[in-house]
Amino acid sequence: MQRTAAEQVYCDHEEKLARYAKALAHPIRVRILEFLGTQACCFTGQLTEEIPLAQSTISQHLKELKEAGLIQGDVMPPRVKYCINQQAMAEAEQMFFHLFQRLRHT
Amino acid sequence: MQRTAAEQVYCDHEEKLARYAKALAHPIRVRILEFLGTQACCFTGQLTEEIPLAQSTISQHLKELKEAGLIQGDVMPPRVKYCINQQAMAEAEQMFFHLFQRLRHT
DNA sequence: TGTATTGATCGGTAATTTGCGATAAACTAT
DNA sequence: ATAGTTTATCGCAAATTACCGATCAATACA
Repeated sequence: MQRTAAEQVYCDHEEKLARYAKALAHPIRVRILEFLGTQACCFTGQLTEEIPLAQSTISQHLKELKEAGLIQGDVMPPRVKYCINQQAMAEAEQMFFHLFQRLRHT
Repeated sequence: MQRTAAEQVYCDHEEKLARYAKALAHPIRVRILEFLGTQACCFTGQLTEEIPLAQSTISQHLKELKEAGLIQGDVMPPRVKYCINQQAMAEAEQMFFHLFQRLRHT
């Protein structure tokens, strides 16, 4: 992306939906979410056991999900408890649902 | 991604969902789909009028969507008519829906 | 005060993505 | 054959993403 000025190319909802989609656009992040779906919450350590990638890599993907708003992390030293952000997730679901709805049948 | 061998890290459905999500992970592609949703079908040229980006850029995003399976292009020389691939779209919707369902409430 | 634990962050490399202009390809029409 | 139309593809630069090992920060505990 090398667009500098105005930046008025897309609608808010297009940017927002794309943002959520991007958060889901890697299998490891899908898996993290699914794991959270079975656990209510989890610590980073559980994920590093579940997923055969470096701890730093997993931490980075958690950051991605957090920055997209889909999860939140509560610091419980020395650990961090991650949970799904139900509100953001509901919003994402709504947005996806509406998109698909508009695309159906045409 | 610099993983070379076995590649048995993720489940098929995780990869597939991530693949669909990636296709939706850019506002221009969301917009293209939305436009298709109002038009049933369209030619590339209509999109280059709708969207203030270079023709080559739009063509590339169409390719992205096509490679993800979400749209298909029928060549009608010298133009190409793009339509939503309803079957793939339905599959994507299903997968997203199930994911969100599993994440709800926890 | 030291030691252990947990997880974020840094620094680096490789790969991928995004954007553009220019050009090629596939036709139609003249 | 030539010219025009439409769209894909190429080649490039810049930005971003993905991954890792190493290190730092925060806290608990001995």
